[in-house]
Amino acid sequence: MGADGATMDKRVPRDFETLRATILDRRASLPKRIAQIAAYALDNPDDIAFGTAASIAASAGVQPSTLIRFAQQLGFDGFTSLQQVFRERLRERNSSYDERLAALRAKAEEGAGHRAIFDGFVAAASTSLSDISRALNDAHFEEAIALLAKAETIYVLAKRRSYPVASYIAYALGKLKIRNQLVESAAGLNAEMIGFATPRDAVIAISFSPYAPATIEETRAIAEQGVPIVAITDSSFSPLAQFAKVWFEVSEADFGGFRSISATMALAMALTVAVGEKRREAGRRRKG
Amino acid sequence: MGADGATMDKRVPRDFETLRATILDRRASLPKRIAQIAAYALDNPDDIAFGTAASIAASAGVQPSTLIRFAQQLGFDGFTSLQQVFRERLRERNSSYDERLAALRAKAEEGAGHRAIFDGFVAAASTSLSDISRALNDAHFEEAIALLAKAETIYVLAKRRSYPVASYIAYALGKLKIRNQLVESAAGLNAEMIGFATPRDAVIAISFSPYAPATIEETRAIAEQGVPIVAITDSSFSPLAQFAKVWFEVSEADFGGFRSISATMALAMALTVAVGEKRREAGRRRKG
DNA sequence: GCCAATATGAAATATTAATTCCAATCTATA
DNA sequence: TATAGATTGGAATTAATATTTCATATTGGC
Repeated sequence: MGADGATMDKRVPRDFETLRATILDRRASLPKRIAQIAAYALDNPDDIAFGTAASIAASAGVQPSTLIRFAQQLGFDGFTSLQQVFRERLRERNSSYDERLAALRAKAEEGAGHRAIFDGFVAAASTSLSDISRALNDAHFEEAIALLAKAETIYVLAKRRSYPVASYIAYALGKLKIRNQLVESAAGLNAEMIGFATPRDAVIAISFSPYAPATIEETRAIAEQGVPIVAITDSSFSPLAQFAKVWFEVSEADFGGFRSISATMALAMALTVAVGEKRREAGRRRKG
Repeated sequence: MGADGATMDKRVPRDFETLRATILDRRASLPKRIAQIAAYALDNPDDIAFGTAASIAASAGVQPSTLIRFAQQLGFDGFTSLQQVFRERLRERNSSYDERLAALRAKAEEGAGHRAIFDGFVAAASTSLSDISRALNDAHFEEAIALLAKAETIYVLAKRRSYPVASYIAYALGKLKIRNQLVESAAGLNAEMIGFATPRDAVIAISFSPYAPATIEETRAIAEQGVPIVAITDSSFSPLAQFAKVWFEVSEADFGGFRSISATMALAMALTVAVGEKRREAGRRRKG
């Protein structure tokens, strides 16, 4: 009868999230030791993935047989099959984001519902973040920070898709009490605004293909006044690159025709906070 | 003497990167089959981590004994210890983001340079994304999409830290040709702008603690006119929640006092594109 | 407080997987 | 081309690991 119970039960969880949900669901009704190993499993999924039944049981403070009973109670036929789920989780997490993205795109296209769209954007953001994490050049980063830290006023320049990043930078600089000017004017006074910039100031310019003409034009103008420029853009052929003292190439994954801006955001936040940091250091050095 | 070779050799690689370097270094001098398994190992590290000696050997097209010889040639005493390195790699890659974040914070604080700040923001963004991916409620998501898809005009309402998200939503809605109004006015005409909204419209309101008073006030006002509201906020106690037909709780990790906005961005983009999608579907249905 | 059902511990057993060994086959060199 | 040395394949052996079993303990219902 016990055996029947296992086979009659709704089918076993095939992926980690389902498994997790199942465990949390039954948590209250599990016997003490089984509950103990259940808690351990959710807290230390990596241990389950790699350990042996004996080692896991020891870490969790139960007998190996309990571990097997736990697996069976969930509908698996033994510890080994339970372990597969924990291993699969690591594989998937680790599987190239590109593959995942492709899968999600396919899913979204065949009309798998709106959740797929959401998953797609999350995946695109994750991909972009891991890309930039690999690609960021430390030397360039330091150079940009140094350049911005000694500026009297930091001008922030971006339109359209990049504008949210600019507005965030302006917000963060403001919170850090760093003088800055977001170049946007409902009254059409951008040119005049730029006219005030001097070589003692600095610019953060952000633009991605297709480059907003206004951003290019304003960057050119401000560069001609001798104001040093830090650019965030998407290729070395970008028109921004030619004007910039330092530039960053950020490649953002796209989904549904909309590119992520997570990597750009992360870079922008890091730049901003690092500049604040560097200024504090410089301040301490002058005083102390 | 062969045994001596193993013990006399420079100590065995303990981490994956060292191992990888060692393999690439010796690649040229390895015998054919050993080279074959070496290439396989670098190409399919996950398989090495999870497979058995027999299964890996089969996939790589060699004998299990060759696999063991490969391990021994690298200084390991057998396949098992080689495998540990491949497993460790997965564990580390996968180690809880929270732990990584804590480590990065400590690093940044002890002045480990600006790269640590950047890494911190990337980690914060990744954490937030994986959190929201787990936490998003499909039903709420669908509800919000339905609500926004049938709106005549979508009003977008957010200030300060959340403003970049609002400006991105407005940009994306514009590109999708969905009528929208970003509630911001240099001329201080927000109240009047809101006054035009009707129950046939809808609102996306975004605010996080400390909630910008203007956002709350405007949301209240527009709610009183019977306009349905979708809120993105950070807790069920948020003042936005009480006005909203649907609300999303998004928890963003912070670093250096600045919270990520990646999760909010991803949600916002998904909402926007899904609304566009839904409208297209509805359009087709009416026509077809 | 007793009984039946359930849960647990510990050791025995069965299974699976790693390792070793040896014969066969290559490879380089004289 | 003959030969020593290295390399490889495949089966035999050994080690490890999962699972089962059974005796004992615990729990919940009456």
